[in-house]
Amino acid sequence: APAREKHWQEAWDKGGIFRASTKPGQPKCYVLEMFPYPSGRIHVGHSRNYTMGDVFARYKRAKGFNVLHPMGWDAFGMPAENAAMERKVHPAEWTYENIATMRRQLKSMGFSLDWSREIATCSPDYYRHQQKLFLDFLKKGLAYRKSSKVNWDPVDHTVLANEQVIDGRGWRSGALVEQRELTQWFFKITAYADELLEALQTLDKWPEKVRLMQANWIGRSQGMLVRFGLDKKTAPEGQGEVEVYTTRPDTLFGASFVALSPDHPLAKAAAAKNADLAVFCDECRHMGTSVADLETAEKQGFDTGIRAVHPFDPNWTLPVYVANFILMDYGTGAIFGCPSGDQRDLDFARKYDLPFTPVILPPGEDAATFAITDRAYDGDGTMINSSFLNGLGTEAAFEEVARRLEKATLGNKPVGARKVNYRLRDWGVSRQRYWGCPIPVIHCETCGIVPVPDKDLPVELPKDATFDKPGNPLDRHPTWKHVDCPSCGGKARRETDTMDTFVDSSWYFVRFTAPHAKTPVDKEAAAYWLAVDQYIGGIEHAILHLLYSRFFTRAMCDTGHLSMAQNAREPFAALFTQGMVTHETYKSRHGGWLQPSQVRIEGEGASRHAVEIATGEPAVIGAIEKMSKSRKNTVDLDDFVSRYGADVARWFVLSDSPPERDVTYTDVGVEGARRFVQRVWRLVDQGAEKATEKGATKPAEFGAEANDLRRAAHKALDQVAHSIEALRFNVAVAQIYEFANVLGSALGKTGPDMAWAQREALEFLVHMIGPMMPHLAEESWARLGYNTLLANEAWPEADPALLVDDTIVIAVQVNGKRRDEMTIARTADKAEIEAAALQLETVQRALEGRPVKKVIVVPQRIVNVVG
RNA sequence: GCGGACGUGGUGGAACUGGUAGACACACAGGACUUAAAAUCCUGAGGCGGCAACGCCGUGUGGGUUCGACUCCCACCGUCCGCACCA
Repeated sequence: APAREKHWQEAWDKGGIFRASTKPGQPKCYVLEMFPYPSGRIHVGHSRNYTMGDVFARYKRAKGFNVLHPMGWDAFGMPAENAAMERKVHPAEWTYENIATMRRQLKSMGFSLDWSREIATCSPDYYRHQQKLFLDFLKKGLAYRKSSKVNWDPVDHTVLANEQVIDGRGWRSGALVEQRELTQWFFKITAYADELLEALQTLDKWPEKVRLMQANWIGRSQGMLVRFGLDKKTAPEGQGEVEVYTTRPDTLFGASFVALSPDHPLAKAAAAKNADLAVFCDECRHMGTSVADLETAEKQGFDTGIRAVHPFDPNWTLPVYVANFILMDYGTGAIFGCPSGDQRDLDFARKYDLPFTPVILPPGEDAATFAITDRAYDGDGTMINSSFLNGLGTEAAFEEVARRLEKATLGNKPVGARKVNYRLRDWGVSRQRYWGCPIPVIHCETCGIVPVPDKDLPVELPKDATFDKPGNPLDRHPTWKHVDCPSCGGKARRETDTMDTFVDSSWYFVRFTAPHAKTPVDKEAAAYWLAVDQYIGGIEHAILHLLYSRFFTRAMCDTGHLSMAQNAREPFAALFTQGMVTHETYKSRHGGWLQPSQVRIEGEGASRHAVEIATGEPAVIGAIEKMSKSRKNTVDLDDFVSRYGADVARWFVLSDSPPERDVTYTDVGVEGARRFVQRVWRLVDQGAEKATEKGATKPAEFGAEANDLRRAAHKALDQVAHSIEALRFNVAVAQIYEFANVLGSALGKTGPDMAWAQREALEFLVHMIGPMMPHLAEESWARLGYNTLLANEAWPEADPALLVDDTIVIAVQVNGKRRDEMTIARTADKAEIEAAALQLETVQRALEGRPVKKVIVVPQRIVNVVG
């Protein structure tokens, strides 16, 4: 009944009941689903995450919380620009049209959203504040410019993210991606590396998996910087030493070479005098960066002829190689190789005939016979062949080496220093694109980098950009970038890079707390609403978006935009990562993808097959995959809602599969949801006839049957509440089914006490389905005689006395095997239970005459007779 | 390679902190209603044996801890996910 659904949506809207405002004193609950990118249309797959958030938000409202449940649009991004190139439509037009469609679609689902807080990140009203944040970050040193290597697409003239490089080629142009040195803007996320890692421990309502992924991503490692002197006879002029980073200083006596990144200053100095080396370095730079390339690329090195002196033995020198597998931006861009303790070093040593002495004896191995052949040993053990370290354990050896290297000097400075290193790198935010937030700085020939003054914000995107050729439309715009320097008034040039769209989504949850504030943040509103109490989104954002948001929260605190306690600067108190909706895929016999609506399924089981409706030709049934446009296996929300209604869609995506796991869209599954929606309506409709009027006096006494119904109702109410609280929607669904079955049979019974119990049960049922099927719930509430909105009603209190039974059934085991069950008073003590169990004929029979050795009694649960 | 998760009937999945495995749903079978079908309602059902009462087996495989293990421990197999030349 989509028409009736519309009616209730308008009723909620008219009441403005989902509009949130600060209410000091009332407990608040900020519920947020990751906001969507306006890509076009919403399909059933998208709707699952919003449905879950809505169930939670509606439930919390009913439980008396002041709920904030906003929605907005992550509206900047490449698809809009691609559409502009392909279809000659302006990115803004394309984006706002999509937003209009998707907003209408979301509204058709009846979500309890506060639309008065809607934001779109592509609106100057939003990004002007983001520019202000950028400038404050800049002032604080949290934003800076540096030259770094990036993936450069020579055809599209743009930087590509690592994910956009497929097998070494640009995903759009197919051109071989180059590593290019470019000056880019960065956010100093590494300044918070330690805090971001440490605070993960406080996020106990986050999935363990996500915390682990972030910890790995930050990648803290404890090691040492060690300086190797260079043999003067072999070193290039002016080069006296090389510093390496190692996490295993204990293996220093197993060193057999030093390796440098092709971009290391020493490598460059050496290459300046060695043409062959220069060629080698150049080849390394053009090596592909894809997974496949890295796996197949052989470890290659080039002997520079330089010799490095071992820190513990002036007479021991090591060859210095340039190697293709050393990364310039981790550690110092130089390593010492210990082949016996590192597989990669071993492969390298074998290839170039370098020695590999074992220095760590694994536990249980004999020093006389232990040898390294083709497998390195990187575990712990006892030091061997290591001079003063011999006999020490791995950890003790680390400490001993650290102690000595910190004391030893080379050129008046310590040879070694302990150093914590992070895998995390600063966040490069420059993008050579049009459809993003302009970076608000001006480059002046005389003054250098000049921030745009606050009064000139926002720096707006020019509307008349052209999209007919690749490259940055802002850069080639005839006038936009030419400005006067705000500082000296001379000729200057605007920054034409825009910000990575992940910046937009790193603080939108803050903006939602005061979306119309004149400043980026209304501190009071933020203090009241933050942190987000329940955040819901896909696991694909486990690292980037969630880590960036955690960084932003801290950076905004340190620039005075937010005030949060130092030990609780976290944006999302609880995180839930929901599973996707999947669907079978179909291909025509000619290879193209087919939409579900283009095929007809015939037969069952082994003979199940698909036919392309248009041609009558057989179609191929493919794998079940996440709903996506590219595979055409989506089900459009409009089609679904007009056919079944929003409640069926909501009930379906919540049913059966646990919310964190994928759910497969099937017609039979949808049919099941539709049937239940109708069944609930029948129950309420028929029940309303039999049950007492609303507000009737409660009978003084209830008969056994009425009492059973009441117990079932109160228990279900309690259980469903707990299940929703824990986001276990599939369990809540099952509990509602179970209760509907009980209520269904109870409706056949009569009596004044029964009629009252029936009304209570019906009302409880309506409350239970309220968060999940809100339209049907309102319709039912009205059918039960109320002219109020259920959405404004409080969740009923379950009577604790009705949640426990007087008598319970407990299982009886003999030697751990279940032999019988017995009904006994709930309050029965151990002795009573034991006595009752021993009297059971089944127990005696199972004992087969053996004496009873012992009886284990867990009251209210089980009794186990051991004989 | 490193890290992690998961494995339960024909299917999706329940089972609280170690205490009746298979709730609930789907599919299936039988029945009621109907001229008939659909819809709806009722009943049945893990496997094997037995008319039945009942017995045996059973949560990927093999071991272990325990009065008792889907749950805890060890090893293995399989599936999925994340990271990946990080020194």
